[in-house]
Amino acid sequence: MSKELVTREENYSEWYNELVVKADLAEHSAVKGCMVIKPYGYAIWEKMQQALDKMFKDTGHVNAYFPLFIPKSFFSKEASHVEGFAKECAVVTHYRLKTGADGNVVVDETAKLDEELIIRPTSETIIWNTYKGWIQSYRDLPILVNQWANVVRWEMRTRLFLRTTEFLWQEGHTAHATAPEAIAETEQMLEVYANFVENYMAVPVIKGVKTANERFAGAIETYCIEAMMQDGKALQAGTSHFLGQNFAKAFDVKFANKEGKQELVWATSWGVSTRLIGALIMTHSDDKGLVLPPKLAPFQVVIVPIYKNEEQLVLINELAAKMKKAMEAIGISVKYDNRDNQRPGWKFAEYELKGVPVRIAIGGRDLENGTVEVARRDTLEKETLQQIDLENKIAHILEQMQDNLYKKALSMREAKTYTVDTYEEFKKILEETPGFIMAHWDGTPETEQKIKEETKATIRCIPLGGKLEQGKCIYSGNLSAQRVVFAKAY
RNA sequence: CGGGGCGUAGCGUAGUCCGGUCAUCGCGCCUGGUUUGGGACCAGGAGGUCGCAAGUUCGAAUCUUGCCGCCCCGACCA
Repeated sequence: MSKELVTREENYSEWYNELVVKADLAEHSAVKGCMVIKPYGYAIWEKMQQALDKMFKDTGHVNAYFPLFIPKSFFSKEASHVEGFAKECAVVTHYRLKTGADGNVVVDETAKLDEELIIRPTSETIIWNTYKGWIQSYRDLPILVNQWANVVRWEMRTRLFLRTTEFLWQEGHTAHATAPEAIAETEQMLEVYANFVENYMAVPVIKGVKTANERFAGAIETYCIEAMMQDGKALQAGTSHFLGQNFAKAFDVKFANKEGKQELVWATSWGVSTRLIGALIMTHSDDKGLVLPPKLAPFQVVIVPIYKNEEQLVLINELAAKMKKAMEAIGISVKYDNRDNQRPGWKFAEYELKGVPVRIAIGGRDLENGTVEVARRDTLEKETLQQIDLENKIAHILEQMQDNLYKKALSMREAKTYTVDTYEEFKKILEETPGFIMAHWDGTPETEQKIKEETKATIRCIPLGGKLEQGKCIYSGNLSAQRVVFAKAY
């Protein structure tokens, strides 16, 4: 299979796939559309998990785990939910294999399940079936549970990290006594996601709500954060759904209020997935490879020794160990790579590909001068620093990098965000300089659908807190109260 | 499931139109030596049912048919 490394300007997805493979992040496994997450890629996911999990706990949530298998009957209880997911479900029908007449392993037809099991594409149904048994009184509410899990969605077309058949995610499922409380929870979790993506991933997002067309199957309102990738396409980075009483109705989950009356429970669900790794790569990477924000890098600093002989290496080992200890004491993660089977130049290139934020090189020169060479991944700049107080200097650089990456991504987004008032202009921009387009829309699903069919652009979201502004729909000319965000999306 | 492209060593590839010392080159790997401040160099070496199967032919990586797999585009998709 011939595949060339091409620039992102020419063909972003080619470039991206190459990069992922070259970055040792993942490779396609024998299972179509699934991915192998290699240790370094998984380490990034673990950093994300740690940060998110702490934020969930800080907002009063706890973790739990529910079954992978969902009985088909559960799944069909909420009408729009089943409609939304029916076409992408993996179904388990049998529970045993046997050796066939020709010696091959075959499915044992006598071991057919009475009721098929769906491999969860999302867990609302099985969780609400469980909640039914947990909730009797208002005193049992709220339930604020999160689950870290894998899910399977049998998409017709997959794309590494962004839309894989199996992916890892977290899904929060909460139950509340009142609608305002559930809505507040939905909005709170959107804030948590926005906070995480902007402050940890250094990826700016637009917070908004989805239009009816783009809403989650079974939700009353879907809140989302939308990010822009370097090619100007939009990527939905996280969603938080207000589910109303839809699932409570479907699973008959009621509670006795203070007056002793039975009421249906209000629900929310929210999730982010390994898609975020894709967002991270596609936002910050350059032609040398990944660029990881310090807060999510598996290790923030790598120390590479440069030596001419064994005696020198011994001295450098000693110095590096001291530096590593000093940095770790103030919370910086450090890897010291004194492998003898790769040369320094090779290591430099390797760690740039892996996106390690800061590289420290120590050589004979430095031993004499009391210096080190410090290189930062975002700007690719190198400078020689005195060893004295190095750990605090590095800490400062890491902070700067985190900030700088966000600002760079933000100015990229701003440069590719357009405000247009005519459909002609709208189409021209999509064609020539893809990005976010702020335009008026008449609020009807029909108009949105037509625009999608004609241009492939969808409404990414109706921004929250956007300024209200009277205008006319670019397509129909009808009145509109607010501009919405249009873009082509992944 | 439609439209296009591709399948040659661990990876990337040349050769296919026009059948015959064509199995090419680079990276990687192994051994020895010299090296080490930006992906080292020299010498030697290992590694391939040319996706699979059938057919045409004296002879097939090359032509024909069927199958399998992968990639891109579309349909699909929070």
